[in-house]
Amino acid sequence: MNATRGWTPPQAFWAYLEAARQRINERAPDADAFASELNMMLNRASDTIVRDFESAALRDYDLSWSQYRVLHCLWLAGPLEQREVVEVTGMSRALVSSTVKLLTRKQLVTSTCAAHDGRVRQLSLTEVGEETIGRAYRAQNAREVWWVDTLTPAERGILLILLRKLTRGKADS
Amino acid sequence: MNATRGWTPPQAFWAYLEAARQRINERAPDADAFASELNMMLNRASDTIVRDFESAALRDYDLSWSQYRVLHCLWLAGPLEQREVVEVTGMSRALVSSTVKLLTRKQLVTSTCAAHDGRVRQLSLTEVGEETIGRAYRAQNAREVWWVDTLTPAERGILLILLRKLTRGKADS
DNA sequence: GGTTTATAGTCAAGTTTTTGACTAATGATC
DNA sequence: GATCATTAGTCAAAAACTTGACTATAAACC
Repeated sequence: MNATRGWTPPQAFWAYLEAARQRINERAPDADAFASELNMMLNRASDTIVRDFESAALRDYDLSWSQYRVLHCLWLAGPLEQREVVEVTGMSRALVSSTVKLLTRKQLVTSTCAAHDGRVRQLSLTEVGEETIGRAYRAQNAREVWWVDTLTPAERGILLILLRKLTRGKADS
Repeated sequence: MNATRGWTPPQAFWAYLEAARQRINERAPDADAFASELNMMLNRASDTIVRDFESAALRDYDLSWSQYRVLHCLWLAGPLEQREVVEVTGMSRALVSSTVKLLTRKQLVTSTCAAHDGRVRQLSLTEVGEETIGRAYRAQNAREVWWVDTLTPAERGILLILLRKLTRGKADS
């Protein structure tokens, strides 16, 4: 169905998208078909890319997507409190908790009680953890570059701005 | 931390994104930090929105995201073969299989053997299924509209084009 | 200083999703 | 028309993730 590398959504997907727009207008004329299409496209893009990351880059390092996310933010933002990892990654408290437990067992992360507050846990990378995420990131980045290279630099910039605006616009009013 | 409706990524996330760009340049100067940022943003947007859909719209109809996707495509593209559902939704064969089993148990979908090929299963919505997805879609669409409304119509158009280009560009060469 | 409230994290149970091995029907080849 | 390869689907085990209830510490208030 598809090559080991190169990937494209099946023809059927594009045809479906096309058809959907029209069918929505018939079956739910009051709805905003365009908004639906945008969302389908957004989810599809994100899903596809993450799945590719997992199989093409992260698999070799035995990291799941959440494990990668946690390591990645510890790598880039230095030692962090666990609650900060929750905020930064957008993962749920419980998921971070269990992911950290796993990473600790794997000796990639250490978790100690914070001095200033008995509730919070301070997380850091071990040396092996540092090593691992460093190499995994490079593999991952190669994939990221591969994905993005069909867009011109200008287009990439615009895409980033629009995605930012999409999520940031939702002020809590 | 956040209101029941309105939502915004925590301050920490934006700060992190900012910091990440610089730190990547220090720690992996050969990497493309911009590609990483784009991907983080894409995943974050998609995740957040899907999570909102699940909790704000689909919960009331007792539908998981995959159940919704299957019903949705049957609704819009008429009766489909199971393998077509796989292509159209981008879900794995196994996941479609088990989701269909569930939807069948819930009496929302019927699955029969196709006449022309003993391997394939023909899926259709039951009357209740049709009813359910119709109502669920309206709830979902209201959310979709809410999300998208911070973008101008022109911006929405551009975003769609860029997302298309991002995934479609990956021809299997 | 005792009570209430909020925050950080954990845990167990359930659900969802992936993985890989399997069955069965079809198509291709000789 | 036997053999081999493909395709569609299923299944069971494992992994990933969510949910909601729970513990413990800290902060706020009186």
